[in-house]
Amino acid sequence: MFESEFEEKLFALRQEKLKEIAALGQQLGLTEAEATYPNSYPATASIPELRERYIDRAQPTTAEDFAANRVEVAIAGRVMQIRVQGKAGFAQLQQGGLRLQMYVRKDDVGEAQFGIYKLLDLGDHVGVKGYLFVTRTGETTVHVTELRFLTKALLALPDKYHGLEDVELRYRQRYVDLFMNTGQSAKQAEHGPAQKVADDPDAVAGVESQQPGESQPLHEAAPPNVREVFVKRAQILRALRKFFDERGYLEVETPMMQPVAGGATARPFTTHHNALDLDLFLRIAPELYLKRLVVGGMDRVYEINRNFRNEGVSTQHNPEFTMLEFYQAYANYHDLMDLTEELIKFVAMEVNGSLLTRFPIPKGPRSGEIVAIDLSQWQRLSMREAIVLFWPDQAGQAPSLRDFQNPHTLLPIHFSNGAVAMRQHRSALGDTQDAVFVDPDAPDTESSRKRVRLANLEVYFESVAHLLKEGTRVGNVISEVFEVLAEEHLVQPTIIYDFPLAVSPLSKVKPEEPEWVERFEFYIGGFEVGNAFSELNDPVDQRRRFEAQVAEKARGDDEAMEMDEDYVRALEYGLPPTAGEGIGIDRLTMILTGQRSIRDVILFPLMRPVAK
RNA sequence: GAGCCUGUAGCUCAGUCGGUAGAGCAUCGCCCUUUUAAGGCGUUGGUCCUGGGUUCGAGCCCCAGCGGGCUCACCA
Repeated sequence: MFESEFEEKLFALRQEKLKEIAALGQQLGLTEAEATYPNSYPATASIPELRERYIDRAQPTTAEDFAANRVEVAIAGRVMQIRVQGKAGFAQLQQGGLRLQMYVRKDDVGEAQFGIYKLLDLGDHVGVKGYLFVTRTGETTVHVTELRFLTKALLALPDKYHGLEDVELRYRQRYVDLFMNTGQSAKQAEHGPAQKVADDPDAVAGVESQQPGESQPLHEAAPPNVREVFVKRAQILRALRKFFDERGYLEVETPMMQPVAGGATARPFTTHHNALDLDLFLRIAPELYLKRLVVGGMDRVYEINRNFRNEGVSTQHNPEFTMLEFYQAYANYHDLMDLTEELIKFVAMEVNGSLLTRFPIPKGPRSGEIVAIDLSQWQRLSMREAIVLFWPDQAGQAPSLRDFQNPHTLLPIHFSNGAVAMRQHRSALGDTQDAVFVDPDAPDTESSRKRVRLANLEVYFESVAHLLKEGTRVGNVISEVFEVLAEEHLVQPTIIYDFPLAVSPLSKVKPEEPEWVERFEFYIGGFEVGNAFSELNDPVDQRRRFEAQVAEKARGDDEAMEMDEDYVRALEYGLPPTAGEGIGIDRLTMILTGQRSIRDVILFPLMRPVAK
């Protein structure tokens, strides 16, 4: 039960204090329960409300104003600081992430209540009645006329200056993190929230980077304002709903437990229904159910809820994550491109009041670098254009768009030549080793990193050339090449459109290019945030694609899709031309709140339980 | 799943060459009726992540394991 002897002793000591508080309460005519764990407190206003009305404004109410027109208040909050001064004293109460100071004098409240004040510990909850005044040092404060004890903290609060910084404890005991890291600690006020700054000197260069002078040394950085992040997360959800509600979309809820886990390629979690003796899967996407609803005549639907994928955990992946999916009948992917830009801009304005956001890039060679992202400027590139555009400088002549029309013959030439060019470039740098033997753990200097990268890319290009010539899984290879070459560059908002058919079993093909589908993903901050397409609505084609997926699965791809007979049947009744999109809400929240890890935008991220 | 980093008081952290376990805050006691990381004097608090090994002697060196962070892989 207790983590240490220290905690056990403290717990016992504070139980003793509760008894003393009960005794003092008796003098005030309170029962033991009323004195120690009362049921309520009739506050007249919250601390944030009072601060907004009298303090946090251009012209705060002055000492003279308060003296002329006494403002009586009753507030409640958690005690975060105590400064006793003999027969008087101060304390800071925190509510809603903000603090208000109270001032108690024995002369004003009497023996019993002052006794209660002296028994207060950091973390206790109290309610006070009094009037506002301004102290000598200029802090607006409640001059207490009546003090009520509300709840005792039986455990010790973390360091009042640093707050709770241990990342593991912050995630495991979010309830402590939430009241400690509200931006109110002295350290947070001095240093601002933690942001890892690029340790790579050349990574800080460039127009969009922050100026070096803005860098915060890592050891001085305070934890983020956790409360603010989650308040913003709620604002993001509200803004999304507002956006879709205003446009006639209906919010729906579809099954989280599904007999067939469809709509995406991912490994599912399995569970079991006892009464029906039925194996079920936690959904990996709501997609197939939402499109059933469009068949049912719900022309515009959206759902915001959890998806579950039994995959790895990283700074961009949590096994359960929140997804927005929406579908619009009689629209195609071009309509959704426009809608996406509008949506992201709308949400950013609602939440931040700005289309600029500072974001630490979470992965890739620029990992940790803080960039200013301009959500008003969107670039649109086809996947093929992106590969051409981000073809490495040292990899020779980039393919042309026309080369993609002959992916088995023209395209492999560029990858083979690219591998040769990179090898030459590398040996010009003095690296004569065979690429595969380049040690990835070589000293971590800029030039060694470049060589390793070049060498790995060289091997990769050779294998791509080989795969393309063979002609198997060409679509998979192309989309993978896109991710390898382009993704890390897509820091500013970018729509990547037209995907290979092979990686898009639910998308409609482009009428003039049957190997490509009407699909786009959008990228911000160097990772994918959303995925959209014109929905495949030909049931015969859909059945064929499911069968191809089933064959993939049989070949060992355990992420390939399964046949969903009922979904095909729904399509047989007729899905109108429809476009749909999914947006990762956690990732969007990361971008709009400047958080580097998905765990910093999920209240209770998955953690391995502590071993007993 | 792999690599790197990391684990010392409730919290934030020191700990030199391998030689008795340290500081600040918090706790507890005393003083202090406008303080604000309040202050002053004193006090308590340790399975140095766990288990082995080396050594006269291990917080420190070695091996194994566990937790966490980061990077990579899978993936969104």
